[in-house]
Amino acid sequence: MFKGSPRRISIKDVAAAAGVTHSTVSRAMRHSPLVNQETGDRIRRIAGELGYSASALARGLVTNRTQTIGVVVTRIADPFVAEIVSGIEETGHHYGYSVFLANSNAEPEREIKVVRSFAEHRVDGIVVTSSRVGTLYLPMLSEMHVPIVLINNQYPGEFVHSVMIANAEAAREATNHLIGQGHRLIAYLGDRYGHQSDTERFAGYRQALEQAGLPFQPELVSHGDGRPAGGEQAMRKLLALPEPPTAVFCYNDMSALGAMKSIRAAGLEIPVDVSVVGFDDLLVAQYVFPPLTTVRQPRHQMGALAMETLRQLMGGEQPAECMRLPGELIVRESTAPPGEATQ
Amino acid sequence: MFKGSPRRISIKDVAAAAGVTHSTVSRAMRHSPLVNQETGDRIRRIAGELGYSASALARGLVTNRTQTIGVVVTRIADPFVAEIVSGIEETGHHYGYSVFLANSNAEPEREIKVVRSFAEHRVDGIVVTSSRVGTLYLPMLSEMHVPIVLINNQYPGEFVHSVMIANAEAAREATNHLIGQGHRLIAYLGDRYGHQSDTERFAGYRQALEQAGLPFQPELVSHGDGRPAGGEQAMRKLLALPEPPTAVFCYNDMSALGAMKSIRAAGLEIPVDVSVVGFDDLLVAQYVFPPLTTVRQPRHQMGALAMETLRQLMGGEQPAECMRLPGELIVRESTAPPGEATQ
DNA sequence: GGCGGAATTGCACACGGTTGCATAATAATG
DNA sequence: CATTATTATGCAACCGTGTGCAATTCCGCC
Repeated sequence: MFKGSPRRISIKDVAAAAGVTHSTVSRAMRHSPLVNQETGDRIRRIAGELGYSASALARGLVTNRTQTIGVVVTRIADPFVAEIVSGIEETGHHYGYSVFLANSNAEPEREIKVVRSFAEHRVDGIVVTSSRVGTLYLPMLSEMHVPIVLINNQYPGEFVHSVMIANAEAAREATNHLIGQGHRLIAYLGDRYGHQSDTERFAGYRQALEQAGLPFQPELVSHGDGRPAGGEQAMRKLLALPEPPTAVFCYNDMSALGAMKSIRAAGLEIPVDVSVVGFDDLLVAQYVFPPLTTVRQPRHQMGALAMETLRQLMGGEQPAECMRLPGELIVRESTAPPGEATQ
Repeated sequence: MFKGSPRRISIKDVAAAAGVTHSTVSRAMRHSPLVNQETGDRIRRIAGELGYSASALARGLVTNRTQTIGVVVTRIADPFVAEIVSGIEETGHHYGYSVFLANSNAEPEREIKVVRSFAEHRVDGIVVTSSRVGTLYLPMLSEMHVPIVLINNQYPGEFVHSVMIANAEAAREATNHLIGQGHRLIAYLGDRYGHQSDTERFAGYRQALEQAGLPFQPELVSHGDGRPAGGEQAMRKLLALPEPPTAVFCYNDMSALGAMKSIRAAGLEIPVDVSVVGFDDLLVAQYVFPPLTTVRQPRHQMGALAMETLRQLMGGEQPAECMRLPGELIVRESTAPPGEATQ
């Protein structure tokens, strides 16, 4: 075992071993038609024997393309995000791109640090999921000259592309489902204020009420934090109303989990006393008790589409700026007409 | 909007603007003591104004270090894996490393492709989680001269470092929990054959039986596939026995979910008729009904430790080769003495 | 005033590839 | 056989940084 590794074998070593110039080796490795068939085969064989591995660094330096993209997420461990990343990675790999992954923890300054690091590594493109600080990208974006695609975070500017779920439509459908079951007191349990997807889902909820001729009651709106704890607390407030709701549409499944806990803690039964609808269709939605009615987001597909869009941008094409994917209402047993158990 | 971006501004542009050589700029940017204080400040200011971003490619080319690591996982979307990656990324970021993430889908040939790509990008180190093809790394490893750390997959060779959970001990504790509740017919619902962690957990299960003086009954062992579907099927077999078990220790939470479904489908109640123990403590374990007794794996910490170990290796240190982390038994309501409900 | 040394900065090469252009060898053509 | 077209290879410059060594300037000191 040596101190100081014996230096990687480079293109020149292969050239020397094959008795040609490194230019020829370079061409041979990329199967250029400029190099003689036999010579090429021989060079590639020798390269294989020597364990030659081309340096993406050197190549990127001259070609100005690294075959690399950066992905920024709020939390990798978030099951919602993980599936999206999976979609990105899969189609990225398909096109020959390697992906840098970085957490932002929803901290703006970390997010900027991360994007800067991506820039130094000369990524060919960037995908940002569920960013809360989209605004901060504008200056860096113009500096970087790198295509960016946002997921679930439309940036209200030009030259920024985004993939989103059709929040309003899905929320309307979910609310209609409850209305159709005969609920009249339907609550909305949202995320923190100001998030675009929360705003849109809330809008869909109101639209559904309006179309059904039901009055909108502001006291039936409560805000959590997108996680079980917040949902739990927000639900407590709703249950404390003089006239509590018989159904609640939650911003996401995580909030719904908390809501369910609160409902049960109040001695009430789901769905007999309160029906619950979530959003996302996380794995847990199928296994929670009772199984949760929710809106499925095509997360994998969203990631794939984002990567597809990015590839088009990197290839100089001009894809649509804002792409909306439909959600799908999955009816399970957490919803039923008021006063009834699921049949 | 121009065709062909106007070329990134490089170190030389900064040098020209500051009226110095690029060498001086290089030193200034790295805060070298060799450069005059004022000159350094001025250069950095100008660099900032020009939007200069150092090329990690060029730097890596000459320094032979990229401040980059590669992470290979079977499935990013696997909630178990996602949390590990989060731990890796977090401490990696702390040390200034960017991480390449890639799926292997448990396909050996894809896994090799991925590692080869990492090699071309000249990563400083590699972490592999839950690989089923660890053996294949040996040749590539020697070629690459890059430190590798395995998670949950001890490689029976030299110079390979790994971070694992103490499977046998944890399995023993879980089984003891059931024995302590008075169960005598305890089944083991495993993963596919041949996986190391399955083997170890099975060993812990047997040890516990033996220490308690209970007979080992081969018919009480059934194998799934680590996912709900497999667990469901394996549990069906166990319930079809003339003398079915009153408790089952499952390889992981996913299998346990399937097992619970089977139990309920058979018209039995958990834990009154059958107690269930899982492994992993996924989020879903808290929210499934009844809440699942399981072994918590410190996933985030495992990722962090792997990265820490990698950093030591990259720094030329010699950390321990195989590090075992203890699991923690989390008792919830899916386990109770035979015939009893949870109190 | 000459001299030694410290503090700065410049020079030039290296890293490992890609690529336009020149060149040599070979084949096709008149 | 001379000329031209074609094919295969070499030459050399370049991408953007880091760094050892030389060179310059400035001081303090004898």
